[in-house]
Amino acid sequence: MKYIEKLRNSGLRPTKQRLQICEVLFDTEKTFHFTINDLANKIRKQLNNKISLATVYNTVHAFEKKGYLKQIPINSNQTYFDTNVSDHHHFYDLKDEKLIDLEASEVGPIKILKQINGKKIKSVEVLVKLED
Amino acid sequence: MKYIEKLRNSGLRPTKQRLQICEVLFDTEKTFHFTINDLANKIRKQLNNKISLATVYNTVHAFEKKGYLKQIPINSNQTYFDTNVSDHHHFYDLKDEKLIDLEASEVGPIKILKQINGKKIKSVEVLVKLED
DNA sequence: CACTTTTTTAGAATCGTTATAAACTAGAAA
DNA sequence: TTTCTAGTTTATAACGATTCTAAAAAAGTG
Repeated sequence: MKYIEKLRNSGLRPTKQRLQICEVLFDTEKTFHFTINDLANKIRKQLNNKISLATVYNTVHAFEKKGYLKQIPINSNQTYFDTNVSDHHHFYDLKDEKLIDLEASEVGPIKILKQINGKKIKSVEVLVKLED
Repeated sequence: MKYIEKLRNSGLRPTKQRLQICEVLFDTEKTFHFTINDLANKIRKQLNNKISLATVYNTVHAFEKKGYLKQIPINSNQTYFDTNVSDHHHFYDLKDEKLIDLEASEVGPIKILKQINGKKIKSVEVLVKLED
């Protein structure tokens, strides 16, 4: 398994559940956006496997902390995650409530002209809301 | 009362509660960020007044729909609103969990170089995360 | 005042997320 | 292997923000 080492190197034990979640998250051609519920359903369907919702929460948060997933800053009742951890942005289609990636290269360079006392910029994220 | 007309013109009846909420929200020198709970507490303290939490929710949503308030897209368990409805952006201090305004003029022009089929851009919002 | 519609309200319901504590598992050491 | 320990999984309870409900109150109209 290609994920065993990756997990070990992160200080995460490669458990059956984590490896399965890795498969669903990272064994895909394209990156994608998901909520915890989306993911739990996908695992159950795709792997015909019951997995505790608590484990999905735990794992997603562990992976996020390690930088394998990103949270998408958006107002919704559910939290959205992204398997695309590269520097990029999002469209949000207000009508269909769907997210679409917007690569950093598809946005002109962003200059932040204001500084905050002892703080450093960790990330700059753009959300473009779409309407019909 | 200066807000009576404003409310009437929006098709909202100028009730005692709405006028009081207007006072707390808009009778300030500076704009500010708040959650529903922040606001409810502020009203109770500042106006020595009990007001139903449900009314605060109703009113804030009504005001948002009318464009007197903006929701701030950020991941938090609570929804943040802004009395600053001008085109602007935000810093988010990850450590202190505080929001700071970032005026549009303090960000270089943002060019969105990707188009989505039949959709129009409604807004472009930047979130700058800060760390120490 | 009489009447209709909107609004407020307390409390219940909902639902995403987190906490709990017991059972289980991985890894290491003997 | 066997034993041990810390890390993990799990079902379920708890939590908390938000929404719903339905009845009472207030606003607007004639």
